[in-house]
Order: sequence, then structure tokens, then C-alpha cells
Amino acid sequence: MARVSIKDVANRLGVSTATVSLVLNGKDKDGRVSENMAEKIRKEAKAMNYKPNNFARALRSGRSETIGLIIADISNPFFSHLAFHIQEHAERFGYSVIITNTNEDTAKMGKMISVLKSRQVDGFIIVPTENGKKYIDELLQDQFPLVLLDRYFSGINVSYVGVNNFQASMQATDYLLKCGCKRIALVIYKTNLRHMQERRDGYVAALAKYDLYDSRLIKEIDYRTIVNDMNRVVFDLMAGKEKIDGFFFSTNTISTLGLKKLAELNIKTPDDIKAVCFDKNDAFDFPGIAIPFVQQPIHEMGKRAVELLIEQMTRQQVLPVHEELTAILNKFS
Amino acid sequence: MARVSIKDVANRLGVSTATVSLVLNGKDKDGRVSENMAEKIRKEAKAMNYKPNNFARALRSGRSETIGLIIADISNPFFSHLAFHIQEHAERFGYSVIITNTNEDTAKMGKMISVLKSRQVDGFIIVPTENGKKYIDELLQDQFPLVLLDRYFSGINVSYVGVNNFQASMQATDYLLKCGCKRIALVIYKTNLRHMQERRDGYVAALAKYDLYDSRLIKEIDYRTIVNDMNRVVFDLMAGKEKIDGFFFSTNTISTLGLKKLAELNIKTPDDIKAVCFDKNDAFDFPGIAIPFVQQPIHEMGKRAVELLIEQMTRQQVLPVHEELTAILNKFS
DNA sequence: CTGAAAGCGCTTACAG
DNA sequence: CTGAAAGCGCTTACAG
Repeated sequence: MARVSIKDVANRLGVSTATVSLVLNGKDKDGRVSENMAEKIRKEAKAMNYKPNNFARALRSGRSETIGLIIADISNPFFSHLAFHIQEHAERFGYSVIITNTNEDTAKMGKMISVLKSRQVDGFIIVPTENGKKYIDELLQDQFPLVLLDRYFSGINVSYVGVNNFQASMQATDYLLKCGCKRIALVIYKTNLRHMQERRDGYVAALAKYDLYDSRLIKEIDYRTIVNDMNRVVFDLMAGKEKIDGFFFSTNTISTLGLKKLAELNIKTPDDIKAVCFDKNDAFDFPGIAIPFVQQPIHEMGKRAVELLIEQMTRQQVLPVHEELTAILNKFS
Repeated sequence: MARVSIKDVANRLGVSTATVSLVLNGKDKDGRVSENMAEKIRKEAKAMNYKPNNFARALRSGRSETIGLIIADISNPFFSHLAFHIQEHAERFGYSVIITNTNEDTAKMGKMISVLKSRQVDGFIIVPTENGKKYIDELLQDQFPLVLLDRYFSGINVSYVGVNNFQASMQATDYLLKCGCKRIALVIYKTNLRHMQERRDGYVAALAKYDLYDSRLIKEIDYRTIVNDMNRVVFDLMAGKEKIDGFFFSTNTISTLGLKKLAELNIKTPDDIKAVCFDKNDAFDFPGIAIPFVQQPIHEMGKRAVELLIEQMTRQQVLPVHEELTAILNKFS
């Protein structure tokens, strides 16, 4: 149980700790240490089962080899998968990930940043909450390596990985139009987060082309009262005098609740009404519930976020990058 | 950006770092430091925005205030919720959690233990994989604080938090019996993990009471080929000459696939066949899919696992505890 | 090519 | 009641 230190290895071989450290960190090239000695050291370290003490290393180097991840809602499968891929990928580069959750609460996001700072993470990957811009600004001011994921703010110069929300939403709306829908409702969060506005814009653009845009068909709901809001919205749209013939649900959670309400009202898709949504849901595995959805490249999103962050952490002065990956409509075809 | 160290605070006040450290760690009672000085130190530390360097502290103390969590499948909502609650609760005690995932792969579990060891976590919470007993044995031998979660092995003396699988399964099976079912099939993983065997035993016990037990109705499937296996099993049971009138799906994932296959075959629950399952699934929110399910106290499970682990980490020589929480059948009533 | 030494920031026995 | 000093395990200029 007693850990083997670099000193133990050095003593055993009658060399200095400096030499051992150099070799074990692969800095023995450029003629610093003889190949003969290096080999002996590597062998002995392995034999003694030497494991470096990360705290000593971190204390010395000021780097923890740890990434702080802040996501908005771990119970949402989109985010839990994202977290999974981020971790898998970080691991490959020798980084650990500390995952934290905000429940879409900005104060909590501030708190999680503090927690992760006190854990001395080397950098952050953040899915920010609606009013979290000020915290992001602070991190940037303090020069923390940082990548925003899924969502971003305008007027801020920071790396970001997301998808082509505008294009994908337009594609989803186009699909409904091709199905013959004339009156398509959009259900979306009331928020100023850019990615949501882009989804809205894509919807508007698609409808405008055919002169079918009607602002009254955009229904904004609140994350905090989502269940009631969804029930009301779906009921209103279906019971209203002006009949709706298509639904665009703009997120995973919205679609789940929307479809549930439709099922309760005994309205079937796609027979009674057409629907598409952004993101996949487990329930879509069921024949009666399946609707076309915009599929985000979750694996790739996690991968790129990690890569961009590591670049920031290991090089000096990296310019912020906006990376827009391609999400496409999955029609179950 | 330059961090304030304990020395900076000490210098400013003209005292020693020892005194500052004592005060800031709340060890200034027992007449070690004058209340006057202590107050001055606390004030100054705050004013200078002093934050302790965790690495230095960990290096000195040998403790990282970090918990390593190893779960079997983060994409399963049961586990992602569990991870969430564990983290929330650990946070309250000042511990961070590093979450890792094994995908039910024993070799990966071994690797994750290494990774977490090299991160010098103070203790482990583990949802072990089927053949992972040897790794658990090793951890115990090395005296690592450890709590198994959800699953355990027999013949091993280790703390464990789980649910009353036997009772809950009996209750679930009883429910089907009360619905009038006579031929109830159990679909379960082929595994030697104790918690699965308990679920099986509960099913058997309930049926045996009414002389309805028939071993041919227990269908074992393999996690790695689950999709094919489920399709085959459900098809066979429904198409077989001896008609089944009830299904007990023993996990979340099994039930999702089972229900999906039933839907494909156009067999409806509860009209055409009765079904119950262990664990909840998001899809159950939908009217057509809802079936009664055994509800595990996820929040409480996470909470207790953290509490038991912290007890082990902070006290010497704590005896292993088996804690069986109560899961009950949720009938959507 | 290799070693002696300083120092990262903290805690804790020890001395006074 | 308070300070001087050692040491946790590592890395990295510096000296030879």
C-alpha cells in the first residue's frame, strides 16, 4: 500500500531523482540522459510499480489535467450522452472530467464554476444557462481555457461547438411543408439563447418562402412551468378554431411532453397531425410515437469540444473558433 | 490572476503561516490562537480572496476529497439519475465526484479503477459488472473505502446499497396474478449477479405459492445481443402454442425493447397482455405504453451510498453495511 | 551526461 | 499563545 515515489526508484538505482523524473517524463532525449540509464530507469520504475503522485505534479506544474464540464440538465438524454462522449474523449488525452449540473439555473451555474475553480480544473466546457453570460465573461477575463457547447451568446468572443440550428430547422419545417402542411406551429422556449433563436429563424425562413408564416403559430413556453405550458399550448392549438396541421417541437423535452399530450387527446401522428422535432427521445423507439427528428452528431460534438479545449490548454494564444456541425433530419425512412 | 497563498496572508499580518493555517482550518479552538488574532486572520483572508490550493493540501494530507464513481451504463436513465444524485449529495460534504462508465465491460471496469486510483480518489462507489468480483477483492485488500451500488456479489464482505429485489419482484408478480394471469413469463439477463437472481427468486416464489411456476417461462437473454434476443424471446412467447398471459420484464432496458416488440406485433398492453417491469422508462409517460413498474428510490440510493462511503473515509475501521432500501410497485393508479 | 538544490503551498509536530 | 522548520513528491533551472 505504501506508494513508491520517484525517490525510491532513484535510491534503488543510485541516481538522482532529477534523472528519474526526466526519463519518466520522456525528456531524456536531446542527449540529456544516456539511453542505457534511461532504459534501466524505465525498467526499474515498472518493476517497482511506480505511479506518479498527481498532486505533487499538479502543485509543481500548476496543472491538474482535469476538465470541468458544466451541463444544463443531466436527466436529458441528449446531455447525458454528450457528457459520456466528452469523458471518453478526454480520457484519451489523459484528462479526467468532473461533470456538474445546473438544472438550467444561472445561480447554480455560478456556483459550479466556483466549485470547479477550487478543484483547479485546467479548463471548462460549458452548456450555459440563459442568463449566464456574465459568468462566461468573467472566465474569459481571467483567461481560463473555455469552450461553450450547444449554446452560445452573441457579442462574446469565445470558442463554441454546436450545430447548424438554422439549416436543420429549415429542413425540418420543409419536411412538414412537403407533407402538405399549411399551418405549422412551432413550440419553443421563451429565451434569448442564440441557438433557440436560430431554430426559430429556420422555421420562419422556411415558411416565409411559401408565404405561410403566421407569427401567432409560434408558441413560447417557460422551462420552469413546462408541463402546464405544454398542455395548454397543445390543447389550444388543437382546439382552436383555426386548425393546425403540423407541429415543430424545438427540443427533446418539448416534444416528449407534446406527444404525450397529443396521445392523451387521442390525436395520432402522423395520421391526424404531422410532427417533427429537434433531438431524439427514447420513446421514439416505439412505433406509435416515432416522428422524424433532427439528429445531432452528439459523439462528434463531444469530441470537438474536447479537442478545441485541449488546444487552448496546451498552446498559447489560440483564437476562438466557432464550429458548427451538421445535424440532419432523420425520417425513419 | 496570481493566486493568494497562505504566506501572502501571513506576511500581510506579520504572523506565521502556521497560525494562519490553524485558524483557516478551524483548529484555532482549544486555546491555540487568540480569538482576536483569529478574527483578524479570517477577515484578511477573505479580503484578499484567499483560496486554498487543493493540490498542496492533498499532497500534504494524502487526501483528495474526491469520490470515484463507476457505473455500468450512463445511457440508462436509471444510472444517469443515480450519478446525478450521488454528485449532488457528495457536493454537500465538500467532495467532488469523477464519474466513469464501463458499458458492462469487466476489462473496462478494471481500467477505470486504475484511472481513478491514479487520480487518487479517496474512495469508490461502484456498480460492478458481471465478472468484476476480482477487482472488488483487490480494492478491499488494499483497504480502499468502497461501496457497491445496485449490485453485489455473494461471499464478499463489503458495504452495499441496493433495493429489496426479492420482495419487489414478488410484489410485481403478485400484481399480475391478481390481474388473473396464469402463465407469466420472466425475461431476465443471463448473469450471476446477485440482484438479478433475487429478482428471479421473487418471481419464482410468488408463482410457487399458487403452483404456477414453470421454469420454461423464464427466458434468459444476453446483454451484448439484447436486441436480437428480445425480439426472438417475445416473438416465441407470443407465437408459441402455450399462450402467455403476462410478462415480467426484469429491467428498464429489457422492458423498453420488449414493449417495442409487442407494439410491432400489434399486441397491446394491458388489453391483449399484461406486463410489469423493474424500473421506470421515459417512454412510460405515454398513455399507450404505460405499464406498472417497480420504482426504485434513486435519490435515497445515491444519498445512502455517499453517506456510507464518507463514513468509511472519515472514520477508522467501519464495519461493512448492507443496506436494502424499499422499492415498490407503481401502478399508475 | 548527471546531481544537488530550490521551491510549488500547505500542515503539523516541536520548541519556546 | 505563536513561530521556525521540516516535509509531502515532484520538476526544473543551475552547476559541473
